[in-house]
Amino acid sequence: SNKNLMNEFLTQNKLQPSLKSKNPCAKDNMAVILSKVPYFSELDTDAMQHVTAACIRQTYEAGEIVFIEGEPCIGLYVVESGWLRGVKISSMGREQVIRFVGPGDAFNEVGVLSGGVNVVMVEALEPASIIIVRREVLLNLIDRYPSLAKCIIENLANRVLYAMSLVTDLSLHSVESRLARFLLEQAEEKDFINRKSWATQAAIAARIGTVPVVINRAFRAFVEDELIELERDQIKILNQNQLKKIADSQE
Amino acid sequence: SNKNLMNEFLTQNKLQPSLKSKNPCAKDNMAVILSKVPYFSELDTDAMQHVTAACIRQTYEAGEIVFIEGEPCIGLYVVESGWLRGVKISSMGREQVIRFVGPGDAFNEVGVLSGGVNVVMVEALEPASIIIVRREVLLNLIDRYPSLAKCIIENLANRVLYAMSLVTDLSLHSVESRLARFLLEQAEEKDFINRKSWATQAAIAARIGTVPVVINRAFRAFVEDELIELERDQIKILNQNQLKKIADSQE
DNA sequence: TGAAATAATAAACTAAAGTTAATGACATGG
DNA sequence: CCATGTCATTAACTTTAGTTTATTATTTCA
Repeated sequence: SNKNLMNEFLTQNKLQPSLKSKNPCAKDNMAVILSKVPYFSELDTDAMQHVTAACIRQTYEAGEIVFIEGEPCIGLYVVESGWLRGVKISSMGREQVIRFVGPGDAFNEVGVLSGGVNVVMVEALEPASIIIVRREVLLNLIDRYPSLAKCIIENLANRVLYAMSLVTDLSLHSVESRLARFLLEQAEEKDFINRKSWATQAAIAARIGTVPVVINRAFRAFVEDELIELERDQIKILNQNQLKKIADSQE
Repeated sequence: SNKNLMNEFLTQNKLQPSLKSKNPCAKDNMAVILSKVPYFSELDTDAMQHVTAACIRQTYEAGEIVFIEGEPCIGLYVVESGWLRGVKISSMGREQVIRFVGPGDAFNEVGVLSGGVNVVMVEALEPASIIIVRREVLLNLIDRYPSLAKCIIENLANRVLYAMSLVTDLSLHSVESRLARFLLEQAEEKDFINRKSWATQAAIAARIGTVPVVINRAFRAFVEDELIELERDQIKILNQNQLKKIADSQE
């Protein structure tokens, strides 16, 4: 499904709290985490041991850079705990967030599978722990496990789809429309969205492809029209229908 | 390489003229064309025969629609002759061209490999002939040929890369900057670009993510500043350095 | 708890992009 | 070869987005 590609960055963690607990260096713990990633879920025990043996675990503080764009890429990253963002930065310093990733998500597939170079900058948004599956190990696995190859193909196809949705969003829709779509996507049919502490208006602006003041204007307009209720840790959707109208009928 | 993903729509055909010649229904002719596509280039003769046996050839006039977005997707398309465009259309009628495809290019991989639904609308820009490799046939091939799977993985990864470059283009750069990048990309280090007859300013605007009048303004500004020379069938690059500056230092 | 830092809001302004409409140039086919 | 349609160009204008700066909440943590 396409759903796990969406930015569920405002929602709760997807892994049990127990996973981000004590003894962070145990290899068997790694196996538990990796097995929740679709790519590795069907590997046999032997293969999994081979993989975890070569894995690296690393932790980051909020604001720390995991890697920068253009660097040779070490491998595939799997989030154990915490949230991070993949971002492109222009020469003028403006940011476009490509994707937020959280517990259970994998990232940097594209770097590993295309030129071997990181294609975005990744930054921790809160204290985070990640596991790195080395490039050679992954490429080797792909050769030996056709089911893994199929899984990666499906995943990459969905990634193209997601990137294309970003393209049309940016090209074909106004800021208000983009924000409406974003909110509806986050809400997933629920009538509220839980906001992480780092999910500030500035963070949302970088994802939407604009700047904080502008996103604030759009938020205020929605509040004014009683489409949403805006709070620090939650956004309530008051009028889903009207939001949907704005989402796809505007510009 | 990433190069074959770029929109070489302004350049000459990549196949020999002989390929788009007489006897358009011969299956062996199909094999010749398919074997030029990276996906199928390493298939053995048996497999190739199996593939071509199930292939469909279709021709279109300029302006004809090959398929529309959201329809169930029949298969992978390979261009035999002519140029086409893949485009997203908003509810307000505005267009964003995702990609131009020409002889030797394959398209609709994403439709085939994700949900089985076409993800863009494809329209012929000139009389065109295409070959369809049915979805089931392709999926079957992937199972049986790991090298094909690897090839598809690499290709999809590059597609994500390309889509991401569209995202950053749209989000991080002004229209002038985008046009400059586009021209440099098309020129490929040469100092001129050949324009196909359908490569109008309107066509370029839809690719750049804006409207004809705006692209015209940008073109005029470049001509004014003697960065380019603009003609119906060719664009000369007069000042590559300045264009490069505009391409990445703006907004 | 209260000072400093971060985030949100507001207003006034600038700049970029999009719209409309009119005109000029070119190309194509009867 | 002229008439028609498409494409390119221009100008005047509107709208949207972005900038700057200031003020007001909110957090954070010393």
